[in-house]
Amino acid sequence: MNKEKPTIIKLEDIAKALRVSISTVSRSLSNSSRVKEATRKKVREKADELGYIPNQIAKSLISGKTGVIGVIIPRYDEAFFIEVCRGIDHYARKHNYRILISSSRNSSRFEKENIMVFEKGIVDGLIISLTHQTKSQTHLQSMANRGTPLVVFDNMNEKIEGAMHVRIDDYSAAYEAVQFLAQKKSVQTVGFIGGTILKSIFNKRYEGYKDSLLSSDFSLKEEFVFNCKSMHQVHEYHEIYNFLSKLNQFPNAFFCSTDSYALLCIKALSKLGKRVPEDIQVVGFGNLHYSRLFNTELTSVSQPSFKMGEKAAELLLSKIIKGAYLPSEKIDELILPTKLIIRNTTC
Amino acid sequence: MNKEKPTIIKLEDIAKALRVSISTVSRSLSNSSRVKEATRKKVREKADELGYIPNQIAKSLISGKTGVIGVIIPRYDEAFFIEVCRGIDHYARKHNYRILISSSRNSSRFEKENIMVFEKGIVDGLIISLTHQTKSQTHLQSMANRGTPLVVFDNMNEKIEGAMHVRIDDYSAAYEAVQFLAQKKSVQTVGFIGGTILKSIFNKRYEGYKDSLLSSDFSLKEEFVFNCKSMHQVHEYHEIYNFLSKLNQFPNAFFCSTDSYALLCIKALSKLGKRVPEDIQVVGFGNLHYSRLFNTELTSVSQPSFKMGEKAAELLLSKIIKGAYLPSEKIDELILPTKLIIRNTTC
DNA sequence: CTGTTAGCGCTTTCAA
DNA sequence: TTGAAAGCGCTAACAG
Repeated sequence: MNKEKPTIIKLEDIAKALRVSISTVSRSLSNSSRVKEATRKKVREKADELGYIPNQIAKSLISGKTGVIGVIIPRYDEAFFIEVCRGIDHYARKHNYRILISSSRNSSRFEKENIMVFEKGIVDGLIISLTHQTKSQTHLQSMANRGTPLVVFDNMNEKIEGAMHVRIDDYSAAYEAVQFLAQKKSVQTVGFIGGTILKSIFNKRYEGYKDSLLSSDFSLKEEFVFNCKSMHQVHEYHEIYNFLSKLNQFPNAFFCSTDSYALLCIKALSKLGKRVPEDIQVVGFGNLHYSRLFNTELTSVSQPSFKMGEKAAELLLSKIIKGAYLPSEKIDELILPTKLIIRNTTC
Repeated sequence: MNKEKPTIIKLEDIAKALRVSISTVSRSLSNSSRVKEATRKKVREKADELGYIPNQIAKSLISGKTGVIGVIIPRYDEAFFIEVCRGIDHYARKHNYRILISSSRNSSRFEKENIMVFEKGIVDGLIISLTHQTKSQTHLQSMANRGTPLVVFDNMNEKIEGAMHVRIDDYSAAYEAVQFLAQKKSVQTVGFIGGTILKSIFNKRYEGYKDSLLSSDFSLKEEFVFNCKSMHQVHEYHEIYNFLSKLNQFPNAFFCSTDSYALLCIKALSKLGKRVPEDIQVVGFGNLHYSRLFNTELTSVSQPSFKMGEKAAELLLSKIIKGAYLPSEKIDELILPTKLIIRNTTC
């Protein structure tokens, strides 16, 4: 049979076969200077012949580096996080790094568990988006204190000393999106659909919405504001449908704090016989790719998700490799620009 | 300031502080039997006090196990793969395992690179969905020969000896979905929209479509069959729109080999003034969650993505821990059931 | 240019 | 019940 013996080849095996020392083999394989060209060649050939694969674990034990960066996101099934991961992966791979992704499932308990696993030295640094549940950040803070490279992106609560933060200006982005709506003649009222206000980014988007309305001399009507409690798409739809169906009167537009809420809102509105954008305009937040699969393409605040991942990875690797996130030690956050993309759910 | 010295505590530090040997500390911490209860307690307290965190790398070097399983998917931005990852993660976490996700970006070169990284011993096993580009599987085969636990899911080309395969019956699933359409009085012709036929699953779905048509005494019209060449959503839309706009006559229904194609198809049809399902019915494949975000909910072949991940993880961990994928050595593949979910794009 | 030796942090015999 | 020592696979300082 084809039972190759599952022997794992190590330096010693090559050394023995060639009657040279292990160090010579090691040096040859790492292209080190001080080995005779002939020996080096001989070694490499033997290594190939035997199918030698270096043991990364042993290397890591010595170097203290694993070549892996940890990523913790609140959930897998949200396109924004996946886009960020793509960005991280894209940058990391160029620098010969891998990413270890974990989901905290929106639970601070799982989040902590994941952090603890990473702390055991299997990653060289960590990129994380905090869940709304995270109250105490002491774990992350002590990680940063211990000198572990740490980048927080998207949602965060308090700042963490010694960590870097990558985010957008949620407040202003929301403010401007609502301004865009408020400036239309056809718009007198704007509603809001968001997620739990415990999550700081959602809260900021709400604040932006609110202030934008007020600055336009619109009144903020509580009955047009809704925050989903559930974290599951099917339930979210029902919550939103319920909310809308109970409205006696509709606002002229809705600003939604994610694209997903916007799509669910449109779906519910259409179920209720309202046309988008003729009767009611809708603006989302995130500009995720799936919003393009839809018949009426969504107007949305574009957030540079992929870029956010790339930047987070860049900062982290800089800290890992060069010892500093940025040349200037003063800066501890990076704010990426957003842009309102106007498509067909507004007119 | 709060500059804790970033000293990393090791067993030796605890040993010194307590004037005991390193072995005693190690034993105490691993709850080993043969340590006096008092000593054990003393050690644990000291460890806590000093903030000791075990070095997983050192442990791995000894045990030969990392507690990590590698996952390679063709792309991040396809909901199916993410669902599978969720399933893998769900099972793995219950068993104290982590997952290291990489994307092959639909390139056999990247795929090979990723495999090579994993082979260096940073994972205890590998779960992979092959890209359509993969022609030579020798790399995976030799990995399996070497005894590395390996589970292939979704797309695969030839079987790999010593690996486990988890999949659905793409042919039959497509066959039945098309039967469902063909049996309608209103349907005389069914079109097909798919991806590259180089990908075996797409090819099987196409074959199922074809045979289903033929067995219903429908003719297979080449002009109603289209395979996207691009792997990018925006381009895919244009390809599909182009294809449809050139049609002189339309089929009564389209069977699409993914949900994403189905949604793009619906979008293009609507652009062309066709109503779904009144004028043309559409069936997708995958039943992914985002298909619920849309106004007209998609009829689709439900594929147990999450379950597929769980099963893949279960088999892999069984091989890692117990030495065998399944009690019976004979079985080398697991075929999961599919189901047609009828929603509003068919009538 | 090459070999010897001492670890990396931990577990695990083998002795005491 | 504890300690000393060997060693996981590799690198790197130190000799030759």
